[in-house]
Amino acid sequence: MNKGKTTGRRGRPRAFNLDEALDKALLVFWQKGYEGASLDDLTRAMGINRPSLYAAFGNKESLFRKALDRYERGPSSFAREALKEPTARGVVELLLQEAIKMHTDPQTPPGCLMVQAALVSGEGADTIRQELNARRAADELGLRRRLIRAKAEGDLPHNANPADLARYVVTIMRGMAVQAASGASRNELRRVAHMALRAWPE
Amino acid sequence: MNKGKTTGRRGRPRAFNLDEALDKALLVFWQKGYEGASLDDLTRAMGINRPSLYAAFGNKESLFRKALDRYERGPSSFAREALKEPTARGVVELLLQEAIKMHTDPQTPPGCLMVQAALVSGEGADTIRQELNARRAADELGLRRRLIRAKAEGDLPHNANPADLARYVVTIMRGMAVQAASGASRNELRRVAHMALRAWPE
DNA sequence: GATATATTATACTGCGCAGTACAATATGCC
DNA sequence: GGCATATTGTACTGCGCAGTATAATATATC
Repeated sequence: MNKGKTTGRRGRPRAFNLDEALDKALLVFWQKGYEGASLDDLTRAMGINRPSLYAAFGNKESLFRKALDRYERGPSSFAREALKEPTARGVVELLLQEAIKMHTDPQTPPGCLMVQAALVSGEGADTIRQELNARRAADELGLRRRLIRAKAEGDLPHNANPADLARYVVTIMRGMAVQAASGASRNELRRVAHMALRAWPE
Repeated sequence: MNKGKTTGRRGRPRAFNLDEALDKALLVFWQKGYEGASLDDLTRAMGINRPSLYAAFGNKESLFRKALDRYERGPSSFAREALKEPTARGVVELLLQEAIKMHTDPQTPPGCLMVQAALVSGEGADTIRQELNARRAADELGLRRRLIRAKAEGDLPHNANPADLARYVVTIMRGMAVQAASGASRNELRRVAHMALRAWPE
């Protein structure tokens, strides 16, 4: 079957690409949530069978964490990238704009994996729920630190409160994720972002 | 066992109170979501056994809808009540204030049932997910109509857009629900509401 | 007291779930 | 070619799930 090429590895070669399969799994988790995604759903979407999944990614929880890492490095990478903008206002504008793009990208399920994968859960998914809580909190912390720096740089007025501002912006983003999951359009969310920025400290 | 009282109904009398049991079921759905709440969880919390639950409330989906109705008439009744405030600004202030109270009430699970019960789901809960989407949309529509009326009454400036404003306020509330489910405190959410109101059209 | 009726308690059913045993297969190495 | 090794395909396991059959029990009606 192998037409002369060599893989450099012993044993039967893997018949699928790890990252492509992980991307498919990510889409399933994104659409159905952690508990709602069954192993049948996952293997069907990934185009592989169960033993291959377990050999390559471990159990369901381990697969989900790998998908989550890939989410943060892929579709959600804007959340880190936006912090590099030169001004606080620029950071937040880009954050909202890119979040809206992601939430309404027709190539991926609506909404945000980190919000909808396990906002609540039964006992079986409790550790996943906590992991998502922690990652969302880390996002907020990253923005808060960026805004603290901005204030120190004189990029925010003296009466501005970086913690409050970061919490406000993140709350808007979470709300947009819910609205997107409910079917809100890109334009509708853009108008929300525009409204939200009216609260910007001057 | 019956000490001389009569129920007026034939057959063995029900040994539990319908509304009290429904309240307990509501709390379980609120905390674990629709799919995450098992019938064992529900019957244990309600203090009844399965056949009693099925006789009184129908199946799991029917029980959930009854719990949802009770949620809207109880903990979430502020959403309709607030629309009665005399001014648009008063409506929104009360809406945010009462939402925060509910999201962080120590007597009930954090967050909002309508957001976290089934933001996404497997195939089995698809109708529930859609029902929640529809009810959330109805909430937004109610606020939009109230703000349209406010504008007609001269209670909002001519450049204000009721649809945009309603969508913005609802997005904030959804975001607060996510933040509350993640452990945000009442004070933190109050500060978010304060920030949010800075965007109010003048 | 006898009967009809409604609720309760226990135990069951069938199914979908996550995870796995096992044999077949495809490669590298010698 | 022959062996070691890794992946694949099929079929299985045990468990938790929603829903139910059945019998016992507590009431109203006669």
